[in-house]
Amino acid sequence: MKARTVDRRVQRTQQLLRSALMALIQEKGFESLSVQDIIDRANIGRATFYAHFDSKEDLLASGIEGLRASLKERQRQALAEGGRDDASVLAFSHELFAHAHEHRAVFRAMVGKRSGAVVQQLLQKMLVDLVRDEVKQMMTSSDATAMPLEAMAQYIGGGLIGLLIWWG
Amino acid sequence: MKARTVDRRVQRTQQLLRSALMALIQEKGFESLSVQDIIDRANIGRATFYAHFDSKEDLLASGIEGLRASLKERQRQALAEGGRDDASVLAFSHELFAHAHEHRAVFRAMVGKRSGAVVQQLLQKMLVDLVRDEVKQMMTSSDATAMPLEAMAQYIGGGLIGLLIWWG
DNA sequence: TCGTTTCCGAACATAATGTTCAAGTTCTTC
DNA sequence: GAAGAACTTGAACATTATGTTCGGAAACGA
Repeated sequence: MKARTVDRRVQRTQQLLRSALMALIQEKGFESLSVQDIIDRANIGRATFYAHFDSKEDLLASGIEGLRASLKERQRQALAEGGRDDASVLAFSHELFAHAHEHRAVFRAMVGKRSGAVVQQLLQKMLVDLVRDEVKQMMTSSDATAMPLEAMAQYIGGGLIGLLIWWG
Repeated sequence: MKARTVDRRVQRTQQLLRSALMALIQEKGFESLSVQDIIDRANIGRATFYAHFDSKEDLLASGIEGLRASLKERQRQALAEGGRDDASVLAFSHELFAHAHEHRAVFRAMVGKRSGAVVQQLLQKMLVDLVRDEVKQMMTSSDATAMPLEAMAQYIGGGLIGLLIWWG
């Protein structure tokens, strides 16, 4: 927490860019999309774009950050309640699927056949991080298995993202 | 099976392009690589490249096809032997990991941090197809579960690719 | 109101894309 | 080994995106 107040212009600019990105993703997918398209749609100067983001990937990541924070919070709650019943294992995944369903128009366009490579990678990294944290906490509390924590996180994270994309 | 003999020039051209691609991937990754780089390295005319492939992704896919055929054959063998012991379940995965290890220099460059999004997607699709075929055969032979075949294939395929990339 | 931050927009150099075509060459096959 | 088919070449071309620069204008916070 460093900047208490963010300049209103900065907020507007970034919000316009994110909105434009989402709209354009639905229209033509992510890969076949240029920075030029985004700034045209957002009606933002070229120089301004590069003052805020390095690339369209960077802009996309900033958009996904909101989702990540939300899932992380959900996970924190479930783990805090201490329950180890089925409902609290990977509790964030419920919200994840719900979120994908709610925004399924843009979600499908994002990870759809042609365009989704970069998006998928971003999402997968996010999920693996979440799973790792969770598995770590579950294991230290009692279990001891031969399987490396990281391998488990990678496998489960990869499986989740595969499932999500197929299902979405 | 249609063309028994492929023109020697075609073979040479495609081989040169594939070799150039592999070499360049190791040097600068896949994404930050242009068709221009490839044809310069391969010393092949620009028009010739586009006569064979639509894009660098297309060229890459043609390279991966060899691996796919090999894994498929391995799977066919294991299933034909009819055994349902541990060693024959997902038998192709052993070869998959071996292959990744053998060519780990190029493999790492392919799926490494920055560059691997497109490659990952291609590999994952290939794996899911393999897993689906196998699960289908295993299920019809006796089991009946509530879980949809496709969901299983997607989950396992995604998990495998996650594991592979982390491990490789 | 005043000083600071941000935005603009236009210009610029560089580079890649994908297509076309006539001319040359290498293959295959008979 | 000759004829004809198939392939490769190089150059040109129009189009488009990239990322950076700058001074001046505008919006902001306090």
